[in-house]
Amino acid sequence: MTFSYDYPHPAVTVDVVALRLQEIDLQVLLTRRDHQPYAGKWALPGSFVGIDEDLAIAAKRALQQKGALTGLSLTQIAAFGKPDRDPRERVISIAYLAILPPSAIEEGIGTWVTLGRACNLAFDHSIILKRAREVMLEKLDRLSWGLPFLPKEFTLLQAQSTFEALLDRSFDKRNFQKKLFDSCDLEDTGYVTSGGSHRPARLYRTVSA
Amino acid sequence: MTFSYDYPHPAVTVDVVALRLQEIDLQVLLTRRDHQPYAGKWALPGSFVGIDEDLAIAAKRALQQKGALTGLSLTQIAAFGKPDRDPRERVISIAYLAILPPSAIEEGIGTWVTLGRACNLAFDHSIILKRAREVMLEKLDRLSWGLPFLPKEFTLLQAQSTFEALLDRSFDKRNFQKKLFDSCDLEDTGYVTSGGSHRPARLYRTVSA
DNA sequence: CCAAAAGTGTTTTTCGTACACCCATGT
DNA sequence: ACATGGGTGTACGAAAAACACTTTTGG
Repeated sequence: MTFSYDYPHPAVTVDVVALRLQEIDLQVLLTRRDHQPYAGKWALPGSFVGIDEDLAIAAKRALQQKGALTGLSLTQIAAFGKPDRDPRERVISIAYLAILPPSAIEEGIGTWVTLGRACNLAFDHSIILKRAREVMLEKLDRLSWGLPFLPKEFTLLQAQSTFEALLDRSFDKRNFQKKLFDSCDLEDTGYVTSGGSHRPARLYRTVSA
Repeated sequence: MTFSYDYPHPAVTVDVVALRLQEIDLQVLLTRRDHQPYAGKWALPGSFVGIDEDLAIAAKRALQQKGALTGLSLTQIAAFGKPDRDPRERVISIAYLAILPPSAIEEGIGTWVTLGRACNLAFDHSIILKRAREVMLEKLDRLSWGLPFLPKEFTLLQAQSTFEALLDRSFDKRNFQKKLFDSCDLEDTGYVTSGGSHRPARLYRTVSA
């Protein structure tokens, strides 16, 4: 079956920069390409956009091909459309940035790779990735935007370590907590950590709103 | 002649939110639709993306169909892709924000309309326009981003009035000048205004870099 | 009782905002 | 000489950054 048009149509894809933070290691989800072009190279997970499919839904699907994701943070980054970015046909790609908690996608559609080691990607994916980092750094000015990197319940120190890793700088503990509570609207779960050989810490969760 | 594909392809367009400031009047360039759908309604200037055409080039072309534009500021806003945004076929649109100096496009592809009066537009263009305003307001935090609204040579008071109109607030003259010079890197042309019945003002230009 | 992380206010510095007067030109 | 916009520095207040000690638990 074929689909015909009066004038040429580009293909449209979504590509997703999925990030998570393992300890202090910021990782991006990559897949290895099986076929030409760029066979064997690493690439961002992506998918063609269904003819009746919303862009954000397509982005979720690109991550979801194995297993469901709940409540993930998805932000559109930009459209990439250089005429020669795919050697097969004209492809315009809408890039999304997805933030996942540390537990997400233990295995499935791809491999988590430390961000610094993700280079020499297929297509223009290195450019997309670079842009995603810039967008992330801009958005992180508002701490609340970074909360999806955290697990459902977390301590204040976990939160601080998370943002320190993301922004590659250190914070003063008290100033950080002030700023966090001012901008993020958290909720005390009533529970505390256990197991460490030291004083337990309160566990917080983000208010679903 | 027809173009055939193994699977359905959406159409891809660019839509441009072109803004200029006339005195204190922020205006957007609109065209009136001749044909269905939305015949008679106002719409953003736009165009289908040529199969080998870069997105930004297509955006320029959408403004340029009558006469050339030099050195215009063009920023990608976002991709809009709701499946039903065009009743004819699936159309994904990449929206751009263009900033023009007061002199640009005196006549041609469309009509300049005061931003506040631009409502009830065709397609989802009202949403695109709203988003463009948000993006503009965010970007204007950095004053340098607003310089394209100014003519090639301008006085400090012209600059101040421009930003006051854009941000709908007033500035203190001395604080504004400090901030402007700190963030914008301007150059004294050596010329001054003439004709007014008062002291002439120095003319500045932006450093091309 | 010691080690290790949790928790909690005050001071200092920095940045943004408010403010007032004299100057140069054209009429 | 006067009316009109052009040009310039300082003082105050709010917000961010720096800073140190006491508390709780497990070993």
